[in-house]
Amino acid sequence: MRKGTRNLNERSLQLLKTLVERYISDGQPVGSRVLSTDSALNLSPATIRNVMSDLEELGLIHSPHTSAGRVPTVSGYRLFVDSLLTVKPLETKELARLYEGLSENEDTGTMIGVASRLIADLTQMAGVVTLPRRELVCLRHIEFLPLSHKRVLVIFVTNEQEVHNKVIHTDKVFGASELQQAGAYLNSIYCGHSLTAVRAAVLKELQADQERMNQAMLDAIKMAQLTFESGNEKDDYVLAGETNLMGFSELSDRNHLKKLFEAFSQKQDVIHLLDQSMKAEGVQIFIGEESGYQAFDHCSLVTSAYSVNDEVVGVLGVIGPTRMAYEKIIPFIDVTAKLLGAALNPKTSTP
Amino acid sequence: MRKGTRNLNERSLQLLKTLVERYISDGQPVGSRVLSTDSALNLSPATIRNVMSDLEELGLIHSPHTSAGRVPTVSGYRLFVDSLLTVKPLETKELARLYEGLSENEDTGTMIGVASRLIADLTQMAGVVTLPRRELVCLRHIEFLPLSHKRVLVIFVTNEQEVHNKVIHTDKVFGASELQQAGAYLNSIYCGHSLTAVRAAVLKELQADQERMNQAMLDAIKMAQLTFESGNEKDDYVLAGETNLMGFSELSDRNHLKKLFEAFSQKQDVIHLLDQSMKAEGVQIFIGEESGYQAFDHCSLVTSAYSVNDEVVGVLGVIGPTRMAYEKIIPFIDVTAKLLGAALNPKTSTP
DNA sequence: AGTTGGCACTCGATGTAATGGAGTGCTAAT
DNA sequence: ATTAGCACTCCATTACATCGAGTGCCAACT
Repeated sequence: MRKGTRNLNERSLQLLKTLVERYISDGQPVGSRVLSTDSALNLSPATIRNVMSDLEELGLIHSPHTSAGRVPTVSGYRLFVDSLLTVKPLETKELARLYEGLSENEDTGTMIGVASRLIADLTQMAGVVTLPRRELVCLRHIEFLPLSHKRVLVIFVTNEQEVHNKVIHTDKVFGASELQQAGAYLNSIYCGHSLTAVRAAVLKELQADQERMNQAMLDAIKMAQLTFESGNEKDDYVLAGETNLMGFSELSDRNHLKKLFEAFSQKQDVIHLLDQSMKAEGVQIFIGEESGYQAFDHCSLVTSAYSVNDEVVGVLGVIGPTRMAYEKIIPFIDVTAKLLGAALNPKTSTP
Repeated sequence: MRKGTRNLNERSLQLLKTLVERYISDGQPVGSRVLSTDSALNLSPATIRNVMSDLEELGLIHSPHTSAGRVPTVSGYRLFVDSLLTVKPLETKELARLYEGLSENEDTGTMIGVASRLIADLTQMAGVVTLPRRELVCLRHIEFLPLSHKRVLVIFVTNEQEVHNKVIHTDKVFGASELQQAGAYLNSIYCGHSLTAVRAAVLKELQADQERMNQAMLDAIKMAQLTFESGNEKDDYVLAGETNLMGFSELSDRNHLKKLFEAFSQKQDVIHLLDQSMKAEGVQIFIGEESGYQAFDHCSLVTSAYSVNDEVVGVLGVIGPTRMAYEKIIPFIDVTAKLLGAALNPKTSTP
């Protein structure tokens, strides 16, 4: 209780900061001696031991065993990244690589791949980028082909050249020529509109008085509805550099590593996590168990949403050990997200 | 030299066989004592030691250190799988799972996924299946859309519902309607033919007297040629259960594991290796360094080509530690390949 | 009251034997 | 050709001593 009164004054925070910094750079539990010389404050190891004892009581640091130094806990890291950390500007070399790689010229898919690769290479950890949400792409061409059993294959092209396809189930059997007409009709009225707009328009048509439409038009609209109904956008992401994670000693436990890679291949958990950070502005950080997924217990995830035309369309991030250089990673992810957003901006991408 | 005369008689082979079997099941170097009791031959450990000494001289087995038992070398495994091994019939439970999973009803892509998943789950190792060669799929629909800069987006559908797309570069600029006509023309003459046939026909047309064709037809043919020219079939494969490999103690070395997973994500080496085994009939086995790729030094690969309509179209296989139960894996892969081939057979897949 | 030096104590890490056992190679006997 | 016997090697395990880093606490100092 005595100690409670002096919890977390300026000095303790300063010491926590140097401790975390030191641990991040060395990977070794840090003791009172090094902290004494490392921190600018001129304090004896004994004093520092008192402070550390307080910090430990608060759950910010913790000792692996009696005669070892201290290591930050998750809360310690959290406090560090939230209020202590001083971000370092991006190195010009890294910035150059990012610019070079993300100067827009390829199609969306490749850009996403390039981005995750760049993140992985420059951070030496795993890079992840979600595919952009489909809502804000615009319809360029749509077409239907008959399959057996009242099923229809829909092929549609968005933006410049991204081809998607889907099988829909219709109430009746259509012939090839009927389907072709339907496609032509839809193309004539919806081409150039965003998928969100198309979806809205289709719904409106269906609810409106259908008297003025002939059967063929109605059929076409119905098929469009089936095609663009929500729920078909399987969120997905591109991962790169997973193998970089195998080098880290903190992930040396075979079981942890296995869990992590299983999560990667099942994708589900990762998608959930990324989805969460899509809602927030700016850089988001999940440290260790904070993510809520066992697989990421010993990992941290630094993410940022990226936007095209001021609208958030996806997330990118880096996955690495809890002990990572946040002060460099945070600005890095921030910049990468902005550059990717810019690169994907359709205004400038059509030469 | 004395010993040279009795190299590899029936008895030595028998002993090598039991040694390999024992090592595969236990994972421990096997000594003369256990071999004496394990083998049906009634021989004293001393005799067995003599034989083992011979086998070691021949490079078939080897001792990790003086006072340990023997372990098969790559050549030892090779001899074992080539001439000693007695295959075990598939367990009915496994067979049932395979039948259940591979009763054809889905599209090719999913079937491939199911197959690799089944291999991984049933063997507890990594399953790999190449996508079927495009040659023997048949063309169902083709269509062209204009892009900027003399580029054209080709969309074509094969078999029932597999959609592919490609960007080709043309000599001149085409309008949307010209392209539509070209598509219609090609559809009318090539629909229902295999891609190989289409390619051949297109080439023939180009070489033949072109007088009887009008310009539009010629343009269409040229575009078809660009679309189907060889070299565009990016071979690819589907991998499942990589994480199973992290459990094996023989792959415990972090570096080996990293190399292996890097090979998986770069795909190139794996594709090469699988391509090789596509040429051979029946089950193929690469043991340890035999593959020639460092990443697979401590792994074995058991593969079999799979065929549709008696034509080889792809390969599937399992990747695991050198010490795997070949006598079970070999028939397993054999059967799986046959079932997958049958499942993909288009004759039976159109209800 | 906060700070500090001193000191006993804990505990991992490292090093050194000692011991036991599994397995071999060799030799001589069968 | 086979085998029993035996000396030998080498790994694995255990026990034990030592070292040093780091702590916690107390008494002294400012």
